[in-house]
Amino acid sequence: MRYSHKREAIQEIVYGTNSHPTADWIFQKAKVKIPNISLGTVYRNLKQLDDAKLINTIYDGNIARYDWNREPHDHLKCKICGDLIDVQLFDEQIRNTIKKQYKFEADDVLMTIIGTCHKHNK
Amino acid sequence: MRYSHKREAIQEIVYGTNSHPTADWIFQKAKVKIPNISLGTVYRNLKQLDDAKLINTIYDGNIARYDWNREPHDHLKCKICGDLIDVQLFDEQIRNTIKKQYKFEADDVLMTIIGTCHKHNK
DNA sequence: AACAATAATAGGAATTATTACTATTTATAC
DNA sequence: GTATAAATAGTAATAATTCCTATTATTGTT
Repeated sequence: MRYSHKREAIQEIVYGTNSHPTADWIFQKAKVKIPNISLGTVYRNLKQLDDAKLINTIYDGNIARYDWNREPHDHLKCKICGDLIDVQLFDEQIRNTIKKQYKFEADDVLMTIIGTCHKHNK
Repeated sequence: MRYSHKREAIQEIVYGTNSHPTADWIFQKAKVKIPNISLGTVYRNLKQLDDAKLINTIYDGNIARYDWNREPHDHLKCKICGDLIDVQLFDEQIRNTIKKQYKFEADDVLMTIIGTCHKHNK
């Protein structure tokens, strides 16, 4: 993968937020720095960064979001404010269980828990 | 929700498979029985069935699939054959943990584990 | 520093999944 | 049977994403 100014900028944008941004949000941010960047470039580079394991792609319903956090982790999604919160759950235990019980070799545990976050406790 | 012949047929199709079908797959099946059915009708009725808790909607990457199994359960997705296998994991334990650790009230645990299923063991 | 090879890009067209719109049809309560 | 409103077909519209092609930029080699 050859160096590119735009890929570097895209990576910096993803690394600079905890908001699990969408491709379009990243595109809007990128345009501020690089006015002539195109959405296709954003998608292509996000894919390359994902392939190179420099970022992670997660699916929120049916839209892709991007995450600098490459440690195995899960997400809590608040149905009220929409926030996506990083958490560490029992991925290792889950892997072991499904290996024993289902003879299934896990690469990746994708877990999102929908509910109500602490901000909305009554 | 008023009775409809087409909704009944759509529900029967979803109930008649373990393959977690897509809207388009359901549409193709439905056309055999009801040649003039339209894709919009399939989507509208799947949404109504989901709202009425008669089926579940799950997201596989960025496409929706439909599942007659309304018990809380998780999925193993085989990266080789694409199969989606129903499993019961630790949803209850997960709920309790995130409630204590993160004060997050969980409605729904969405878990998909990507990997290699038993059919491809060497 | 110029050159060649080819990866990366802009801009727009194409694709895919899904939702919205509207005139017509159908279920059902009276 | 008739009225009312939900359901539908057929199609247009939308949203997210991928694809295409002529041009531009990076980088290894003179």
